[in-house]
Order: sequence, then C-alpha cells, then structure tokens
Amino acid sequence: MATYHHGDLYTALLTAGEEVLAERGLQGFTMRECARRAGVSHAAPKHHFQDVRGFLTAIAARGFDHLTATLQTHLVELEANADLAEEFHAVICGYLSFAQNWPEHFRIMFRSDLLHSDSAVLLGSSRHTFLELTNVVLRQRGEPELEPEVNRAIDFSDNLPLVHDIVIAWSHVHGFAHLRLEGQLVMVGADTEARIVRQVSQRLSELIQEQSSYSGD
Amino acid sequence: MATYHHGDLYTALLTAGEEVLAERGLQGFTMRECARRAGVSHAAPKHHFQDVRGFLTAIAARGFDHLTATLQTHLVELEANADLAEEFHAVICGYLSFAQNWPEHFRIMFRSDLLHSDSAVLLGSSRHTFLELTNVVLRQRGEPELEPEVNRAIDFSDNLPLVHDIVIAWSHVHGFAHLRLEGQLVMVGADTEARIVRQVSQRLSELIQEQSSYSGD
DNA sequence: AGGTCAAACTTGTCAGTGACAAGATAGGTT
DNA sequence: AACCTATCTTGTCACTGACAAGTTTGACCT
Repeated sequence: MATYHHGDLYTALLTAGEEVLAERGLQGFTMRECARRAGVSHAAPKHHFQDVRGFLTAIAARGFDHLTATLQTHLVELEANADLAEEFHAVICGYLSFAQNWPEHFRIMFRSDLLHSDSAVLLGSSRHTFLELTNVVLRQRGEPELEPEVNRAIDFSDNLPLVHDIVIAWSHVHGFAHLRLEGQLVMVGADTEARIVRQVSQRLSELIQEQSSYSGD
Repeated sequence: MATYHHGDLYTALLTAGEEVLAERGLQGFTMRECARRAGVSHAAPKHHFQDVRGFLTAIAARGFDHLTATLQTHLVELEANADLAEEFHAVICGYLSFAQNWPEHFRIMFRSDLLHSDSAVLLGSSRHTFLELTNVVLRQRGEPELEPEVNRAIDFSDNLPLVHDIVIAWSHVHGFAHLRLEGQLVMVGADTEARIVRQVSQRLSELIQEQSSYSGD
C-alpha cells in the first residue's frame, strides 16, 4: 500500500469527478465511483466534501474557473488591432465554446438546487467569472474596469445602466448556449449559427456603446 | 381493495409525479415515491413508462403543454387594442412566469440527458410550443402564421431570416429565465428587472419588425 | 525522543432506489 | 365458457448516500 494519507485527495477527487462527469454525465456520477478512481475507500470523500452536494459545489466552482480561463484565452487571442465589437464577439464565442466543451460542468454550474450556493469556494469562482463579464461590458461602455474583490459581490447601485447591459448581454449568450446545448436549436445549421452569433454580438456591442453615450439613465 | 386494474394509472402517475416534483424537486423525485402516491406497487410504473427516463420524458412533455397554455393565456389576456410590441411583451412575460411558477418542469424540459428526445409525445408537445413561438415572431414580421403540424418539424429552409429572429428572441428570453431561476441575477431588483424585460421586449420587437421590412436577407 | 492529539482514512452497516423476472388478476373477445 | 393479453404484484439484485465507529498517521509539544 502506498500511504494511508493520500496527500492531496481533495484535488485527486475533483479530477476523478470531472473525469466521471465527462464520461458518464451527471447520471453516472457517484461519490463512490469517484472514490474508486482516486483509489480510496467509499467514505473517504466525506472528509473533504460534506456530501454529494458539497462535492458538486466544488466541481461547479472549478467549472467557473474553467469558464473564466476560456473567456480570458479568447480575449488574449484577439488581434492586436481588434476593435470593441470584435472583442465582444470573442467573449461571446468563448462563452459558447465553454458550454459546448464542458457541457456537464455548464449544467451543474447553473443548477442551484444541486449546490450549496453560499459556499465560499463557489462564490469566489463565480464572482471571478462575473467580474470578467462585467469588465467586458465596462470596456464596451468606455468606463474604467473593476479590480477583483472576491470576498464580496459587486455593488451596482451607483450604475444601474451597467446592470441593464450586463443582464441583456449575458441573458442572450447564456440562452443561446443553453438552448443549443440541450438540442433545441437543431434546425439551425452551422453556417446560420455562426451568422447569428456574429450578428447578435455586433448588435449588442453597438447597443451597449450607443446607450452608454447617453450619460445617465 | 379497490380494483386490481387502476383504470387511469398513466394519468395518476403523472399527477403524482408533478406533485412530488413540486414538493421535493428533481432530487427527491423517485418512481417508487410516485407509485406510492398513486397507491400502486413499486413496479407498476414500468408498464406505462419504460424507465425513469421515460417517466421524466412524459413529465417534460406536460411541461411543454403547460408552457404553451401559459403563453396562450398571456396572449388572450391582452387588451383588444394592443399593438405588436405589447403582444411581444406579453409573450415574454408568459415565458418568464412559466419558468418561475414551474421551475422543476422548466429544468427537466431542457435537460436532454434526462429525456428520450425522440419520444413522440415529447416531440409533439415541444413542437406545439415552438409553433406558438414561431407564430408570435411571424406576426411581428407581418407574415402569415403556420398551422399546427405536430408530426414533423417546421421546415425553415425557405425563410432563414425568420430563423434568425426566432433564435435571437428565444435565446434572450430563455437565458434571462434560466439565469434568474438559478439565482444568478440576484443583484437585479424587482423594479430593475421589470424595466429590463420591458426594454428588451420593446427592442426585440422593433428589431424584428424593422428587419422584416428588408424583404430578403 | 517520546507522548499526545486531531485530521485523514478505513470498514461496516442501513434504508432506499432502479431494474429485472416471474407470477397473479381481470376485462374484453370470440 | 375458454382464452388471452394488458395491467399490476411480489420478490430479488446490485448499487448508492449517509452515518457510526474504529484505525492510521503525521505534526506539534515538551
């Protein structure tokens, strides 16, 4: 036997969990199977994640981390001379490709009934993602970006028009991503899809830039 | 004992299922519990729904029926002199209120991994809903409505701009409904929310009407 | 160095679940 | 009146999550 104390079981379980999730989906996801893959007994996970809910919460947090990373990658890969509309399009594509490449994470992340929504880990990760989205919209609006402050939620009370823009843009991308993921947009061909995405991102970008020029509300 | 043959166990199980779902959510939803509530043995459901997947599929179909009914109710309750923008707003509110009032149905309906997506019952119901949405957009575009044809999907190949409008509108409402349902829009106050919904439906309505005036693509 | 202690992991157990198999019942059909 | 098939039952199986109680280990303290 190796060591009684695994050393980094927390991470090992998370990795195993993501593996199981990718292979068998949320249906086939069980704590016991994850424990088996990590090479520990069936009750070992309990110490690191209280219950299956806590386990999924940790995985959802990693999902937000992956999403944040995906968004950043798509931003970094932009041409140097890209304008605001192109940047917006890149972020939207990032969101969509995350939903496509990490479907099970995407599902779990937006299943509040499966998670401990008040978990510090989850809140930290999701706020980080949300900050990324907020800053994209702020750049569109020509306003200064925000610094990460993972400990508490952003206070929007002094900038309600910003909330409008964020909700509108996010709803749109998210709805498209979700509907497509769940097979509700099968009537849309790949070429049509790309055209829609481009058209929508163009229009949203214009909308946000144009609105922000009316100083107040 | 009453009768060995229940008479209408299919419906009774569906009713029980929706009850369990509303009370305990998808987590607490089990075939055995539903059977118990319907007053039959644990293996009785198997004859009507092959497995739990089949059961959920039937419930999802009913979800689409409820959604269709909700949309129609919101349309019927419109003022007689309502214009196109108001009609659009009403439908959007219908979609949103469905997601809010039938959260568990909403979740299941858009979980393709839980359902038999090729089920005739499910396809019939979802196509009916989709037809309703399509006709709303068609009215916005000033084009003739379609008749229900539940047996097969609508062929959009001769009207791609219509597909654009549907996808854009549906993505938007759906994304908002989903994000709100899963607690991701908590920073949005109720008043702000109503303003956003009104603003978005207004803008989408304008967008669709204006686009349709450019005859082609 | 040796003791102590809490965290990390184990084995064992329990009720509940979905799936399956084989049997019982009844309503309709001829 | 016999049958016959859909409907429902009982019984069983492997598996799961949660819990309880015991074991090991490393870190810390003196």
